[in-house]
Amino acid sequence: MAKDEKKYSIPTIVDVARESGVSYSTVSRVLNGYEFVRTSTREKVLHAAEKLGYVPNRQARSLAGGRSNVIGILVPGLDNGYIGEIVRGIDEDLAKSNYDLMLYTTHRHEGKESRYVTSITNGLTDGLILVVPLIPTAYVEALRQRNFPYVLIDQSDMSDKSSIVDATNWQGAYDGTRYLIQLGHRRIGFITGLLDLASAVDRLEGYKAALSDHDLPLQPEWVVEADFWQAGGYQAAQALLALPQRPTAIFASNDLSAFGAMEAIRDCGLRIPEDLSIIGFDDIPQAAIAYPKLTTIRQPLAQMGRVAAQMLVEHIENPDRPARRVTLATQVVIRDSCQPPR
Amino acid sequence: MAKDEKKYSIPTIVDVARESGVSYSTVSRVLNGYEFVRTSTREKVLHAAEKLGYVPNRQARSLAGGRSNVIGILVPGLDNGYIGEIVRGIDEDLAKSNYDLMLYTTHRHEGKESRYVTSITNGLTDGLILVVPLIPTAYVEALRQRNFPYVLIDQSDMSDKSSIVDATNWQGAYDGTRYLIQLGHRRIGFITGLLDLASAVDRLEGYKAALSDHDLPLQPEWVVEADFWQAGGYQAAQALLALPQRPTAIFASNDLSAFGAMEAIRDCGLRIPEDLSIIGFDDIPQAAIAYPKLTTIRQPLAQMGRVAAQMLVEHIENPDRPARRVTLATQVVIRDSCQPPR
DNA sequence: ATGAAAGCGCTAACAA
DNA sequence: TTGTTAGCGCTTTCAT
Repeated sequence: MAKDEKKYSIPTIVDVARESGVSYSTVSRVLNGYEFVRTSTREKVLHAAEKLGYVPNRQARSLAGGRSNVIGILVPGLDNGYIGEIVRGIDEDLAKSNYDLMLYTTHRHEGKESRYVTSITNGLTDGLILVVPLIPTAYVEALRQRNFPYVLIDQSDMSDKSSIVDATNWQGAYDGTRYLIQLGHRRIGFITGLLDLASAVDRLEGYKAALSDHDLPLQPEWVVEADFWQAGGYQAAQALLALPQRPTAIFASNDLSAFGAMEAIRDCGLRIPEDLSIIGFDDIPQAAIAYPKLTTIRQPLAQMGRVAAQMLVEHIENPDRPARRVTLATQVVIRDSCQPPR
Repeated sequence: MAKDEKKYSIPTIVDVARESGVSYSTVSRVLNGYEFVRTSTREKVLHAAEKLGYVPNRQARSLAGGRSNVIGILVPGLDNGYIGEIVRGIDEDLAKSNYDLMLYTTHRHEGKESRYVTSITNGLTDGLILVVPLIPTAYVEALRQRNFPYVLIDQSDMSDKSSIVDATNWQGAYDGTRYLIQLGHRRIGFITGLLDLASAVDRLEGYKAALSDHDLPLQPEWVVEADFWQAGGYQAAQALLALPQRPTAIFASNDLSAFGAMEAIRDCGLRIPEDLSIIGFDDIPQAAIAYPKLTTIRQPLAQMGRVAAQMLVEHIENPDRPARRVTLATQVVIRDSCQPPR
């Protein structure tokens, strides 16, 4: 179908060449910003292109060895608020550099991600941003060997062979815990994230370090393992609330599980923050909408996306630049869900 | 760069042909499911492809006149919860049909969307889903003329030349208003959406009709114009609350503005739902997280996405199928933000 | 049932 | 500074 219509309507580089009376490689040069073109020629070509409404054909361009001007982003799914913000940041930055965005979700291809990634990086995209939480060693390795530009978001891979953007997870948890301690809390429960993820572990460690630095004992039963999801937060909070020595504050490893915890707290007939303080992590948009507004540790998600996009474009345009890691600062955002214990 | 690496590592159809000892057009046939290929040949080829880890090159395929197996989705931005759900639905459905998803945001290309759309539909994608709220007449017309497959989401274009997926906006608003009336409310404020949008107008009309059907007067000052955003909802609610005859319930045209209104209500020292009931529209994920949980009119957003994806694939695979409109039912979701007036 | 060859729109040597 | 030409990987006639 599309094939036929193309002929009718969409002008190619050849049409532009004919219109402007030069060879079509000259048109290509002009369009690619090649330096040594006579100004008058350039103008003729540009004018003709404008007149004809020429738009480049990305696949032809990329097939011929040029850039596709598409970057891919591989995410687990869109259903957690967290990713949405990152994608937004990426898109914002890419708009400036005139790259298009191809969105891939991994949940569609359980098991054969590796082949999937090959397909993506096989000319369709110039670079790839991976927001997959688990370290995807297999294909990251493949990408590196092929020297295909990519950036990881929120990964702990310390090999410094990959470019990575992340946030200060440890410090954020430390700061949040300290904030609760300074409010006067002594019994602080902690709901972990999925401990397969480095970010979850780092947050837990930050919490522990803060307790220890303030000479508070670490009660093992105050740490309940969960999975970063709302339902998990609900259950974890229930466990915490059932404790004989109930915590006066709960630190949830992300906002989503904090919401679950808030629900559990209310279902117990307790008020937030009067009876129990709660703090989250991430600062997804919902955090400011929830009631009470959630005090949380802000990860600059959109900015992480923006930085990742910038780094990726750098890599694409300068393949030899070495990998680097950028760690953005988290920040305690004080809202209404915490107060001193009674 | 990518160019060089390709040679090293990524097998093409030619490699598969060599490996299996047939011509590469035969390989192409097998890969495209062409019927008349000897079974033994097919197996040889498939086996070789598998062994080599062959993945098709989408641009080459599409350049040569085949399908790209990519569908594009054009959205205003990712920052409203609403779109995210739709995209999720689309992605879910597309996973089944093995199409990839290209995400385009319009805010990047103010003014020259038309050319942008040309670029997208110029072979890069096999079809396009448009979630742009304002009717994009210019390029929709262009798409139709080129017979390029597309589906609109949430558009009112009644020409029945375009395939459209939407929801029962009028009915939803009617039902919601009736629900409030049945709770006993007589003074019901209404916060509109951006009235340039048909969905906003439909919702307003549904509200009016419900009042009228129940012999309630329509007080002009109870209808405050807003824009579907949280800040707008806040202001609109303020206006409503300042009225001498304050409404006992507020219908917000979408959840986001309902959240804004809730904030304003609380800032006035009023409680929800004890002092004032509020109902939203959309049922974005935040609605169930907010406190009190928001009673709202559910639009099946993810399902709208799924249906749109299905329709689009149908159109791609059968270009002659006539356009059609699918309107999905809305539904009152009763949570905790409404109660009878005191 | 299979092979040979043309060509999709473009970039990038190589000439001129 | 510009034109000529050879592919990029694939689909699709047209032969065989």
